[in-house]
Amino acid sequence: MSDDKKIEKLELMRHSTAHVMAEAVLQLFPGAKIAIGPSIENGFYYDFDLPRSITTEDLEKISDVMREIIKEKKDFVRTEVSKAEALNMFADQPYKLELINGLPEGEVISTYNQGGFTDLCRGPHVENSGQLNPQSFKLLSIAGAYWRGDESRPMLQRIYGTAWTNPKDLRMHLQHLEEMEKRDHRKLGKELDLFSLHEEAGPGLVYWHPKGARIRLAIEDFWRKEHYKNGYEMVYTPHVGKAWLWETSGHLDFYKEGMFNSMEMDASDYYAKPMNCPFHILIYNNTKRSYRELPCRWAELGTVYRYEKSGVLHGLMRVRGFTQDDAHIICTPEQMADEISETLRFSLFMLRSFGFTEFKAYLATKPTSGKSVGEQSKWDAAIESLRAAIEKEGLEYDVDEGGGAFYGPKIDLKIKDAMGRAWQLSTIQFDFNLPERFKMTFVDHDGKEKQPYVIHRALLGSIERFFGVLIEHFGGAFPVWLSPVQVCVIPVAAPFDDYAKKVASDLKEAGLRVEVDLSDLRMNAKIRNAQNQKIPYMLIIGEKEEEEKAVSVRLRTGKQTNGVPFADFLSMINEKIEKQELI
RNA sequence: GCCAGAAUAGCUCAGGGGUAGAGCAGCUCACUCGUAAUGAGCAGGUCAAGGGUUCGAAUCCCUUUUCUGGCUCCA
Repeated sequence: MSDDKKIEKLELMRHSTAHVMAEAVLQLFPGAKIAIGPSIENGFYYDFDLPRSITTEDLEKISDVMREIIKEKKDFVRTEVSKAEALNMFADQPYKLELINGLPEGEVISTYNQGGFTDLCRGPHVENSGQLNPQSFKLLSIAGAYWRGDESRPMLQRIYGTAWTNPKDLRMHLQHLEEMEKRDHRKLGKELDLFSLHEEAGPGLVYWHPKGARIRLAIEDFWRKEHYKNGYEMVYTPHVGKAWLWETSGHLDFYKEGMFNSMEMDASDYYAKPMNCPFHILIYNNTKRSYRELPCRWAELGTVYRYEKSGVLHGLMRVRGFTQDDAHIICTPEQMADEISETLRFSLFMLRSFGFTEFKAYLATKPTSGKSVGEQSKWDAAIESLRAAIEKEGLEYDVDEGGGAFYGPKIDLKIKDAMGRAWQLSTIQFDFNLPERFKMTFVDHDGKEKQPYVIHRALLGSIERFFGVLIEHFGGAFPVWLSPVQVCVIPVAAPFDDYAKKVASDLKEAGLRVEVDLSDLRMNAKIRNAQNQKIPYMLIIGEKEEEEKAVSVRLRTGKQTNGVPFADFLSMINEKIEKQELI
């Protein structure tokens, strides 16, 4: 069977399992109202309106009933009905009635019956519940979900499940979930002492511990070096600005709910910045600009503050204060296409440097409804340049028609991490709003003042989120160029402490991040600790090493090489760091 | 924000109306050890915060805070 066929079959099974679950829930909760139940990645869910909250014990009971239903080997029978018949059939199911009434005129309405349960459903389904395996699904979690995703509508109870063709695949999936739990950046952040959050000091605000800070500095140093290489300049701007700035930029009109409340000083309102753009524009507007100066590429690791709803905060991935690896490119219309193409190339280079190899681009075009700013011709040119850049890089991409912001089209880049999960990191975005609002100009060849293009871009996105993604991608075992501790020197016993200290200080002198374990633990325990800290190199130091001026190298993989001359080790590790090897 | 669950030592967790528990980490002492945990001892707590019920609350109830899983996948 081809991969596509397999996936199709899985989707049928998952969707059908959702129907079986709905039947089971209706058996256990007569009078339950059912909403929708699609197949999703790795499984399915179904939304219910129930008289009481479901508990994890209920999931067991529901699963038992589901297994009974599957064993009865009932046919899934498709029936096409008229709208009137459908309304009649689902008279006591208000959510279904809403769906039926929402269907376009002339649409074929179909139902699927599996014996004790009939659902409004487009299908298709498996032919018989006997094609489902009672041992290869599992109900995973209960969650609240708004009817039709609309927070003004009732909150339903959603049951998530996973389903596979056979028990082995289910087991593998459950193992995969366990592995993801182990790699959770919140867990590893604690275990490796990288960062913390403090509810008493404010949720969603990140504290970088010394080891986390070392990684951040390694990232930032690399980032700055590459930006200078690629023709960027660094700027620094304030963290707060007066209301005038945010009124001019439009943030107070369009983004106020996303901002921290104002603070009053000398009868003026100041706001913490939710974005860096207006500040960069003030720098631009500081003097009259010539076409000869463009493009301006100004980058800043700019820390911004945004009010995120309390329920959406999540470790480092969604926070209220974060540092964008931001830049604004201000250029002439003639330069625009090259700038976009170059920015996309640079973005891919940066992400590949951290070991990401799979990318997908999303091109978001002009909103079809509602307001948008900027002339149509500018939108067209901008979208074309974005598309051309994606195609030049040979990236797979989807077009999100109408998905752009009101102020301009954009490319979002999603990467896949080592666990196969997608994360949106980079974004390259046109802004037709700010040049207008801040009356940005440059003097062109012909002596006339013209409006420049402003391109907003972040490659890593936010340093906090990027760090979270990196932690999970590497499972905490960072490549040596990023490791907070690159080498741990371990004397086998106290008499060799002095030589161990010498080795450590020589490595430190050479610019490496080194620790030496002089505790009175046994060597085995020291190795175990270093191993748990996922330190890439352990140097074991004893009598032989001291005599030979050598080190014994143990990798965190367990591999070891004894009697390596110190100088050889130093040049080997330096080379790996220099090349940013992703071991 | 909304729905559901959770909060006990620095960490991981047990307990559950009647004197607060373990392992690890920490500290002290002994051991001086060759590739994933040496041993003994000591210390560590307003059981998230506030209120209520009770002779008595960490335990039951209410409120608040924070965290977790969701609220994107469209019959």
